[in-house]
Amino acid sequence: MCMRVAFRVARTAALSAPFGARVFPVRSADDAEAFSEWLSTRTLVAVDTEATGLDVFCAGWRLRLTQIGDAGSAWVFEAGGEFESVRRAALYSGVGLIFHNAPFDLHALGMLDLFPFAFDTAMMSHLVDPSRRHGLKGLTTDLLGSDAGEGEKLLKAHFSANGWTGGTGWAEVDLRNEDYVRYAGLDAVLTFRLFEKLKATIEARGMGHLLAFERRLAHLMAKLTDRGMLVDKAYAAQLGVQLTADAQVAEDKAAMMGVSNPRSGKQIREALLLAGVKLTKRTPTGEFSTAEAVLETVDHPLAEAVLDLRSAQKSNKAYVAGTLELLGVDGRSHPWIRPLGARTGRMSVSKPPLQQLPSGDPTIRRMFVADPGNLMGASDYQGVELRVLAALAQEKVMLQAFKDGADLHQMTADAARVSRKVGKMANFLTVYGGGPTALASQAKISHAEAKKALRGFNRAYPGVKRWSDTVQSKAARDGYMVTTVTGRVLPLDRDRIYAAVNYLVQSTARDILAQAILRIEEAGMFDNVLMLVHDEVLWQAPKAEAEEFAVEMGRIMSVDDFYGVAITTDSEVYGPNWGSGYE
DNA sequence: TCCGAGAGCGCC
DNA sequence: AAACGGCGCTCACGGA
Repeated sequence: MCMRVAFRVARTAALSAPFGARVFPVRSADDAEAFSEWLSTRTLVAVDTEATGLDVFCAGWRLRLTQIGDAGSAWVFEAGGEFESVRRAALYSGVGLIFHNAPFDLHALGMLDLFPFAFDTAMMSHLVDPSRRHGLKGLTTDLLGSDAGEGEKLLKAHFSANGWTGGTGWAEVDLRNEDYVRYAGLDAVLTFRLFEKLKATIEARGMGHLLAFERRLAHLMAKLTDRGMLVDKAYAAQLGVQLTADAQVAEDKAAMMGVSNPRSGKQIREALLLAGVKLTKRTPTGEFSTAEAVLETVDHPLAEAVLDLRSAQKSNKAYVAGTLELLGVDGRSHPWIRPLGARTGRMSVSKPPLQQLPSGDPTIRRMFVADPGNLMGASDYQGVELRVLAALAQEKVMLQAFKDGADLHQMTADAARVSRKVGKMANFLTVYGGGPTALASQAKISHAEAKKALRGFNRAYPGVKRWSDTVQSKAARDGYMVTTVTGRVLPLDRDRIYAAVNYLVQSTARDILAQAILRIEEAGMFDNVLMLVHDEVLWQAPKAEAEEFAVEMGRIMSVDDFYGVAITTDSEVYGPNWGSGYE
């Protein structure tokens, strides 16, 4: 009997959280035993983690809490605590695991091998409504009607009361602070509730196959993040010094012209107007624009200095410093990949933004090098979006042209009686939903000429406009949404129905690459993949096999017959670094 | 001091 | 008839 009493007393007091959630810290053997009892009756649990910050791969980053819960309660484990083995065994017990942003938590836990057991409510939210914001707080408010922001507000107040910011508080707050533990536990509970809601919608809509597909893809993308890319640190540091100097030169020039901060649009506008420069183009808020397209037409040394500064600054801060500051303790860059980053389903890459490195010169890309003994290379689709457009529209002339291996840009140019360059722009703009105004400004031709060119396009490929009109009117009838051939539902902004064509093309092209990635894995070639850039796979292979690998990669990615169009690839061995492909 | 919208710009 | 799509990052600026 005495033992029983001691048993009870050793339980840590539960915390009450908003929305009827109960939070149980696991700090004693009895807590752990109660947890295990609870777990033994579950087949599915929600899991969340708290850490010192978001940069999992950087020195000093630490996991702090792991929360495991269901619709009513959450159990909170302290990192480095006595019961880590209990937590670990629980996660590996075979139960289904629900995360909100699984890639972050599974990286934080160092348990990527649990991906096959993982569901992700952020991923599910994207499948249900890609245009929604997928943050836990916003989703909870939208779907569950409970404003989950309250707990975070309390915590942020606690942070600032202690002199911490939103950035530092997560590392500083006491592991046993009640608001912290309550907030942490609540997130797991809300994630569980979200899952139930989203799962029902996905099942009702018959989107289970897409969910299964995305779960496989997400696992592979997490492996890419984990693999990362080797960085030539010495080269990068030296490049940073050079770019800093370049920026300083431009800044000094601007200063001599009386502009103390050439990063300020306000100062640039005022100085140029004062110098008698006529500015006409305006931004949406009505101010004179100082964008590159404007400044390159301005005959004034200040314009040149500003553009030089912007260019050096961008490369230096966003790419070089951005890469070095986020470098992992292993000397590698570990970019975050969001497999469903865009509302069209396109992937996005951040920290660092490897899909946006300058392609006009190799200096930035040269920071990223192949592993010893390997060469880098890339395989990309040849004009995939135009091919997808032809396929979806079943445009006869385009279909035949692709079969014949004709030059589509030249064909458009011939039909519209413009240069190949303008013909190419017209092709792209059609994919983007652009009109004559856009073509005129981009091609630097008159509005009348642009109209004529687009009329030429429509004459040459009548099926495109026919399909576009059909898609748009159907989209309006269907409640402003379109469905891709892969079953993705894409909502449209009602004042931009014309974007339907682009959404369908972009989303379909994304799925063509995504499906290729799964084929690459099945072929046993995924371990060589380093990065994806929308229509391109960047890879590395041992020197002696690189050429052969390039051919095989191109073959696996190719699609022989996509609704009547071949989706062809171009494969190239770059060299020892990413930049060697851009020299 | 912090936060967020806006402008600008890099990519496909 | 006309309608340029999708991201991530940095900085300046203004309001809380």
